[in-house]
This record gives sequence, structure tokens and C-alpha cells, in this order.
Amino acid sequence: MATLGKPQRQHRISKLLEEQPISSQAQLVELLAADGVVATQVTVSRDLEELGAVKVRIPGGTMAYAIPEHAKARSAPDDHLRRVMGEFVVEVAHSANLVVLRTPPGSAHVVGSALDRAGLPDILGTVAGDDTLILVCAEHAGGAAVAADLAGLAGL
Amino acid sequence: MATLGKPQRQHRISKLLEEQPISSQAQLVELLAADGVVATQVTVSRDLEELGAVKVRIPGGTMAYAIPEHAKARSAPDDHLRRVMGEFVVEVAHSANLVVLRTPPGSAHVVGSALDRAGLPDILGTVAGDDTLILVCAEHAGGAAVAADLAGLAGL
DNA sequence: GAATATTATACAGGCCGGTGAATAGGGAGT
DNA sequence: ACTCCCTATTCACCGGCCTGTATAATATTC
Repeated sequence: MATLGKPQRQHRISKLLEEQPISSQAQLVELLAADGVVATQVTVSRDLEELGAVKVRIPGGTMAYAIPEHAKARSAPDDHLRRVMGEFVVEVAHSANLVVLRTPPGSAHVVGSALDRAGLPDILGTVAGDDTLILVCAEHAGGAAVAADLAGLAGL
Repeated sequence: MATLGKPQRQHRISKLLEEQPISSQAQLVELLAADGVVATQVTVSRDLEELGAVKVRIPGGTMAYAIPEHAKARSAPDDHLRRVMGEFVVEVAHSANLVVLRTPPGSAHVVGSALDRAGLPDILGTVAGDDTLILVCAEHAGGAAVAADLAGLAGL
């Protein structure tokens, strides 16, 4: 019960920021500690960056951390995508301007979500099943090129 | 490009077993090597176990590995569930005989899939959204008990 | 039943993500 | 400009997962 994983801690941070104005990372460390979550200022600093948190001026004139709406689901895009691709994508195929990714059972949605958040310009949209993911590519890009890029990203 | 991840390797093994009869792990190692995938007999042994592969007698009278249909989506259930829970579940709540799990965006399906495959007797079914998962618990079990179990499993 | 082939286990090392201690960088206020 | 406070970076360590070598256990063949 000592350290608790990173996702859980970031989730609590996110909630704390919504519940009350927090003006420093030190303060956040204390609040987490009061919640039984042990973390240092360094860790909190990295968490805030990954969460996309910024310091904003609030009514009282003081500064407080907040997570912009547009960043709510965009934490650490590049790194995250690369890791998810490497962990879950087992096969890449393409046909015309479609790319088909295969994953272990139940993992297609994570990959789809990661791709959506990455906002790659050549990918118009994704549809995820259980272990299969279909990407629609921009016409000018072509499925083959996108498939090659993604295969590289997945370490294949 | 040398080692290639475990999921990818297991996927190739799975396909190789369907394509042709394979009677020994040594043979499988060779076939993988021909595919550019480096692995030893020990690794293959572990992969086959995780995949639930068994040796069956085929028409010719020889033995060959095959993956039973019921094991197609049940690889390494316990360990897998524990890891997925620890990595993705950030919050556990319950109401009556329902349990609500929260995950980072896009990860709910992986957790749901892992729970389904684990086949926990007290969980009647799961419904996954993007970052939320609802479990229906057996009446005799009750949401609170299941929630407590799952929270423990998630390391919360 | 002995010899051989095949598979599983024990142990150790590598790799990578996550974390913390120390420290450097940046602002605000005086 | 100096000082203080806050935040970001560097470096090193820990721990878990994964894999390989060596070896034990098991199955197969004669």
C-alpha cells in the first residue's frame, strides 16, 4: 500500500486539482500524503507534465494548477503511443487506404484510443473490435505508407 | 528488430501451429528463426503454456501442438488479470450489486476483457465504456465484497 | 530397462519503466 | 541585483518482467 502505481496517483492528482485550488507541487505532495499516497515533488512534477496541467490565475489572484479541457485525454501522447503499439500490436496489414491492426484479445480499443489521441494527420479515423482495429487513411497518404510507419512504431 | 516482443512472438507461434503440424519445440524454434524471430526452446515452452497449447495426435499418427478452441482467448488468466488490474484500474466503487471501475481513457475494454476471461464466478457480466467499467455481481456475493477483492487485486 | 529425445524447472543476468536525492534553472518580490 | 521559493533536469538505484544457460524431469524408442 506504500507506493501505489502511477496511473492511480495521477488520477488522484487530477481529482485533487478539481476539488481545491493547489498553488504548488509541495502542497500537492502533502495532500497526496494525507491520502496515503507517497510521492515526492519530482514525481509530482512529472505527473503534472504528463497530465498536461498548467498554472492558471484564479479569482483570488493566486495561481493554481488546472488541467485544460483539451488535455483531459491527451496525456503524454508520443511516448504512450509508442509503448502501446509495441506492447499490443501483433500484426499490421493494409488494403488500399485501409490499415488493419491485430492485437491480443481485448486490446484493440487501447490501441485505437492511443492512435486517436495521437492525432496522426494521415489517419482519418479508427474502428476497434476485440482483437482487430481498422484505420481509414487519408487518400494522399495511402494505407501502405501508414502501415509501414505503424509497423516501425510497433517494432515489427 | 532482433528480439521482438512476447505478444508478437506468441501470435506467430499461434499462426504457425495452424499452418502446419509441429511436433516439437525445437522444430518451432527453427520455424521462428526462419521467420526472423529469435527464441530458444525454453521461451517457446513458456509461450506454449501461456497459449494453452497441447500436444494432440493427428491423422498421420504423429503428435502435433494445437491450441484448443476454448483456450484461444484464455492465455495466462490469473497473472494477466492481476497485471491488467494493477496497471489500469484507478478507482473502485460499488452500489448494491454493481461495481464500477474507472481506468485511464480508452483502457476500460482491456480490463473488461481480462475480467471476462478470468471467469470469476461472482461476476455475472461486464460492460465497458471508454474509461468506465460496470460489473454486475451475483446476488449472494454483493458488490462490496467483489469491490474489495478487486481493489486488492489492483493494489489499491 | 537403457538410451535418447523432448519438455519443464532453477537460477542468474539484462532491460526498461518508475522513482528519489541532489542540483540546476527560473520567477517574483524587495 | 540579491534572495527566496518553486519547478525542471540529471544521475543513479530499485524492481518487475523477460529471456537464456544449465540442468532436472519426463516421455519415447529400441
